[in-house]
Amino acid sequence: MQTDSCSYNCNNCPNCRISVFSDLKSDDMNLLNDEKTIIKLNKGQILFQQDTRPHGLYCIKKGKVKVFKTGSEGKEQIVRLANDADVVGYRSLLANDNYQCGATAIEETTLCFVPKETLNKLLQENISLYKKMITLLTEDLKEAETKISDLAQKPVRERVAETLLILKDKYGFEADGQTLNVVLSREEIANLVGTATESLIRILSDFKKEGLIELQNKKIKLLNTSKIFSTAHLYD
Amino acid sequence: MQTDSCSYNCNNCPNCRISVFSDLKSDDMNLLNDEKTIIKLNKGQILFQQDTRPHGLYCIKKGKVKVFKTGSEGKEQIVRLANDADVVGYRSLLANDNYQCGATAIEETTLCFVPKETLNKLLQENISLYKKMITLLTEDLKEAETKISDLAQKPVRERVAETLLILKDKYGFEADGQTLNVVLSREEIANLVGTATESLIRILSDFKKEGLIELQNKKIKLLNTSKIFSTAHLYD
DNA sequence: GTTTTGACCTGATTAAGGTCATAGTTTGAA
DNA sequence: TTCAAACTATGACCTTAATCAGGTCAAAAC
Repeated sequence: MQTDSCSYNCNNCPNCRISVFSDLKSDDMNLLNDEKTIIKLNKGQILFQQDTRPHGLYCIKKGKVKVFKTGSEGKEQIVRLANDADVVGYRSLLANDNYQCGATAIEETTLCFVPKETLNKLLQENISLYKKMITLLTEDLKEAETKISDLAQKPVRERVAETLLILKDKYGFEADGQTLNVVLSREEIANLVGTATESLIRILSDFKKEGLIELQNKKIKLLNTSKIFSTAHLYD
Repeated sequence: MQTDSCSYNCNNCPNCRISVFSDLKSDDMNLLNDEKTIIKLNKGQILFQQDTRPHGLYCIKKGKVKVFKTGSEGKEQIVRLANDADVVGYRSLLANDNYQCGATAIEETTLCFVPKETLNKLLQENISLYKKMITLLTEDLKEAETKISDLAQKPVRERVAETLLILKDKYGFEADGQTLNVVLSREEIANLVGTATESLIRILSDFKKEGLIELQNKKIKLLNTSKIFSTAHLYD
């Protein structure tokens, strides 16, 4: 984990305009800028590990991160994905808990580490920051509850379709307007869906036969989004 | 839904000493007391329905409530249970969303309705109330993420054992120190576990044969908590 | 007091999806 | 450029748990 003190200025960071820190006034922005640290992760590098103690939160400048719980048999369940301008590791920090999940970069990622003390200083002065945190939490909780009900009620095929749409919403398409702009292994997608890798592969190849998607190594092209949508049975 | 303006005073309410409103100063407590409404629900009565608009939050004075999502085929997935002093319906309110879940009393329940406007007034003056809300949200999110990983990775049998322990933690025992102090139908327990009613019944009767529990109509007695715990594989 | 209703339980069957084994591909490091 | 390691894919098999059907029981309604 390379750390590199302050080669970037938060005041110029486009993410800070939209992230949880968007409403900070100039003084506070400078504080944030002074006390943050820049971290660079290569693909596969660990950001933080489950059951360890948080010392701050991470704001993604550029890159992609998976947040996952490791279960009994060492199998990972991905509970969230993060993209540019997303904040990770804040739940455990706010709760004063150990991390319930681990986090790993799924591609080369640059992020800012904001120490706990800095965040607390900022929170003291900014009720708007509390509101932003609450917004993050309510969004995550909503998604989590949807996921619970899907896992309990939907068959794997529907969950795979839904996952493809979630990936689309989270990371968007490449320039061609069809290829998902994220690279995950089959195992990782399976861990997101909550199924066995083989089952996921089978269903992806079904989708391919049915003309819903096209596969080129790890790249997935969505050919018929509306049909994928109806396969996911999102509004029954 | 009977409403009954102000037969109770928040200042004397033992729950307000431990609930999310515990840190309010006297003025604010009076405001809360003046603007709240008392609601009484019989077993099975609806507190709020999925996809409707929230107008406030509910603080349980005495009783038990289930919070659930209704899926495709009308099957309920219970996502949370609430007990005395718990607050329900606050996520959607804070997020300015429609309710993602419905809520229904599982026994006779008395609760206070706190209108949105009152809550907003209180929030403006009390940063500690923001902190309390954040605490609630982080707790719920933690539980939700655990549930996601359990649903994806654990077999039904383990989840049933775990659910019995969750019920114990949430509602405790009756005077005998063994009987779960909550009455749920088999279907409701199944909706909590995320399985079919028949599967739940079979596993309960397995547990009975194995001497883990005793069943007397809807009452469930935990005979061997530590063996139930190991059956749940909580720390593998 | 009988009927009805609804919840609980059990057995048989089946479908979904997990596991195992193996072969083919891709990838990246030497 | 090559080769090993890691990932992807597919077939065969097996386990789990869902579904279906039928039966018991107790309480409520008539």
